[in-house]
Amino acid sequence: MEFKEAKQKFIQTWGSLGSQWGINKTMAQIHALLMVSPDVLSMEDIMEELHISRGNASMNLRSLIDWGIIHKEYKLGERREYFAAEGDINELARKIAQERSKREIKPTLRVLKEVSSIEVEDATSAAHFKAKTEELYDFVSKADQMLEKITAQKENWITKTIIKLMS
Amino acid sequence: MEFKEAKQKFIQTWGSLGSQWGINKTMAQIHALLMVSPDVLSMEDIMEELHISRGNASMNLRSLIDWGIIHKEYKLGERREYFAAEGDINELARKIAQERSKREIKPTLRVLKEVSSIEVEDATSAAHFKAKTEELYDFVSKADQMLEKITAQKENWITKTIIKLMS
DNA sequence: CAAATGTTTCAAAAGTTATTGAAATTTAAA
DNA sequence: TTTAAATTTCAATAACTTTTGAAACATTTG
Repeated sequence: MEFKEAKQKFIQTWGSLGSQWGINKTMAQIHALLMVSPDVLSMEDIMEELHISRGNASMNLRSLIDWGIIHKEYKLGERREYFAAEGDINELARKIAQERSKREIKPTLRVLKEVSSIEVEDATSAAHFKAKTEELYDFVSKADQMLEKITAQKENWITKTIIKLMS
Repeated sequence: MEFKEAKQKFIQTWGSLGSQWGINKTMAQIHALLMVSPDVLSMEDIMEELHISRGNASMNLRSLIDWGIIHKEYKLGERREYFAAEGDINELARKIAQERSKREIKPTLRVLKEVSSIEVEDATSAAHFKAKTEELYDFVSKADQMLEKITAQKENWITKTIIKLMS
């Protein structure tokens, strides 16, 4: 395979992986492009490479910055803004994990706690509901704790985790 | 809060969590409903509780069975099919993790391997691309391995994992 | 300050995914 | 068999999400 073709394929794949994970396609593609670019890119560059509109580029660049996985850079004496991906992939994955925990898991836990605290008398279907949602709360909160523990280690958390799991 | 209200809230929340994770809303809602139902439910019951059409119920019940997280049950002397959620939540999470690995991570790894194996001569942007996608391959494959290790333990994998991580 | 360059916003259009409902198919009992 | 009950399929459509493009806004420079 040739470089240009490989790059195209990579950007497409990363984009569709993104949509499966609830991140929009363009956002994931911009990120992919920035990851494999040796230099910073301007909005213009990104629009051109991905054939997307200015508005689309602007909105998704902003989301990526909100997620903390790309940043702006300024060139001396130039007006235009440039963008670059955060370099370290470990760091990227940690940020995504933490972001999702905050946006999705934590709110779910709040609801689970709330609904599982209904008052019930005896072995009714309400009692069954209470038991099940309590179990779920317990599970989701443990899973979240696990994620926290794994991503708490800053350097090389994946490798460290694998080693611990082998013991 | 009252039982009925709590149940509604739980089903809605589980549904929206589902869509954020790439599982369709109805599918997640049916699953939520079955989890908290003390008895098995017929398709009719499900349609009624969730206000959805027969077609929608049928298709999503089938998907849930494909994912292996609910199953059919038959009542003696009755024609109608009934559905029930697999009981164990640990088991549920393991299945989902394994399913996603198979459907998303493995194919991504294949592409990463492919695109990172382009031939490059020197310090061009192609070389940078190769290096970055190799790094990504390495990372994703480790993450997948980690997931495998975690979910390989059958009983109580979450608790076991947390304990190991604390060492 | 005005002009030029760059960025953001947002209503409308395009594209995508989920849902319906009626017809076709399957299955079991009479 | 035939009939009736239950389930599945799928084209049409509804609902939702993304993308565009032009106008508004912001910032820098001469």
